[in-house]
Amino acid sequence: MQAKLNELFSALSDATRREILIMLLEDDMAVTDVAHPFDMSLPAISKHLNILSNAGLITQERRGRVNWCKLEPDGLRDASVWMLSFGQFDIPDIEDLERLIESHIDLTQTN
Amino acid sequence: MQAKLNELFSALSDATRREILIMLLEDDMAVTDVAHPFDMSLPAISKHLNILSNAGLITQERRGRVNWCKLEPDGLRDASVWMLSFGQFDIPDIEDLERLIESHIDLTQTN
DNA sequence: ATTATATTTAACCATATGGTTAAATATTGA
DNA sequence: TCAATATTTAACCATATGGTTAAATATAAT
Repeated sequence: MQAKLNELFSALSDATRREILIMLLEDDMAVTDVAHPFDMSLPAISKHLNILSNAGLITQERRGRVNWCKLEPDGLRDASVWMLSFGQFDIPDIEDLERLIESHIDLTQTN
Repeated sequence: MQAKLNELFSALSDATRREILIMLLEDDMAVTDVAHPFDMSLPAISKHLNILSNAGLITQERRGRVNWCKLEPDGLRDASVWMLSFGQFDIPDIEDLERLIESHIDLTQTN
């Protein structure tokens, strides 16, 4: 349990990995295409994808020479439950949420 | 924004720090008392508390020689909003939540 | 068969992280 | 004033993390 949460939060603690998750909200992607917007080598992205896989946040399915990456939104569940169990922070402002979702859309459009 | 989220998720990615947060759900605590249940030196705990402070998850207020640590539950808000903005994972099972809250109680009772 | 494409693996590097012990700094109590 | 208490700072260490380039592997296309 603790080890799982360590992996989850740790995976989420890197901005590149969070961006990858947001990109995968749109659609499944090949590794090369995931790498495209980043100023970083392919092996670096490959490592990030491994970390996301191990954390259960994505799955990868090889078809031919292409490894398709797919978001696994349920992977966020444990971390989400852990945070909710604090139950003391103010309910997130609905406008914050909307603003953030907007910003996700902006991101995927400008890249 | 990204830097803030990095700090937040990174702070949450360590089991010791998560336990500290849970302990502080009960009540404010002095650094020495926070350290007590852990098999770890005081300076190590002091560092963890600094990381939690910088992430905005706790605040510390010095009164005399005692530094009181206080949970800052709103500190979880940004991370929570980020996760909610995915909006695709199943709603956390209410029983999961209850089980986890139970386990928090167990933790604070057995230490 | 050969070449091009997609991806991973290996070896390496710099910096970050999480711990330690010893010493320094307040503050409180005798 | 002197000793005890609470905490931090400093210096250090081992391992983890996030990146690199070069080489290896597997599949697809010519």
